[in-house]
Amino acid sequence: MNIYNSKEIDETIPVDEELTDLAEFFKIFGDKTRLHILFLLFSKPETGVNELSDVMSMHQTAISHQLKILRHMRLVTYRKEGRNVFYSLNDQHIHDILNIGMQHVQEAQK
Amino acid sequence: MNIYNSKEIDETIPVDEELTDLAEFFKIFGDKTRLHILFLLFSKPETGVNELSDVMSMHQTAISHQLKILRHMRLVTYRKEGRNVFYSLNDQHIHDILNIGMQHVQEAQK
DNA sequence: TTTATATATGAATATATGAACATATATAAC
DNA sequence: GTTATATATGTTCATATATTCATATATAAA
Repeated sequence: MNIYNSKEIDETIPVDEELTDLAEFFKIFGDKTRLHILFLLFSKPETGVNELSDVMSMHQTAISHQLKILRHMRLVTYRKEGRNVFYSLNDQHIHDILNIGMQHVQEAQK
Repeated sequence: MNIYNSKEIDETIPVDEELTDLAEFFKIFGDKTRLHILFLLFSKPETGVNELSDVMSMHQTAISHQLKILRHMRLVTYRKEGRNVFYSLNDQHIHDILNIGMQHVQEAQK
């Protein structure tokens, strides 16, 4: 146990490849558009691309590009129905991560 | 309670400014160098700049630039002693966030 | 089977970002 | 005071990234 009372990280420094993967993972959350999509899928799973772009007031292509990234990082899944594609979240960790981030940001404003 | 059994996020979509702040916050973790520094400060608080750059095999200036960012985002603190500057972590959330990220990355490799 | 709609993709462009180099500053050693 | 050491900062350059525009694809409607 280290001073932070943790079992997971302890004194272990991730190796180079792990650091790279970790950075890639966090990078996804470092963009407003992607965060917005994730929050929207939280409150309403199975949301279509057009609805996302409507709510976010952004071009459909911009949304599709970001969804592609979220898909490749396996943070969302989709279901095709005719010409519609419905997206949903695909990772339990997202929830925890967004919560901690929100807590941090909210505390920072005090 | 939403389907993810959460009290914190629920159906609430952060407003534009919150999304911006949140993205800024996560962006910090989206870089290998900064992650490495954070992990090193985890395992050894009160680490000097030279030691960091030695261990990481990177130019001291590159480390200083990243430390500046970490300082401004209040993720690290420092203590000056003569011409040495010792850095430490400054946020409990970092620990949780890094842990969740590591879990995600490790699971992704299976 | 032509037209409309939903979504995806490729290319171009603008902006952001990280590292290197040069240099500044501050303190310690001589 | 001069030199050496530790750290910080400004600038430049290469690269990464997000958005837009144009277009492709696939399915539904007419």
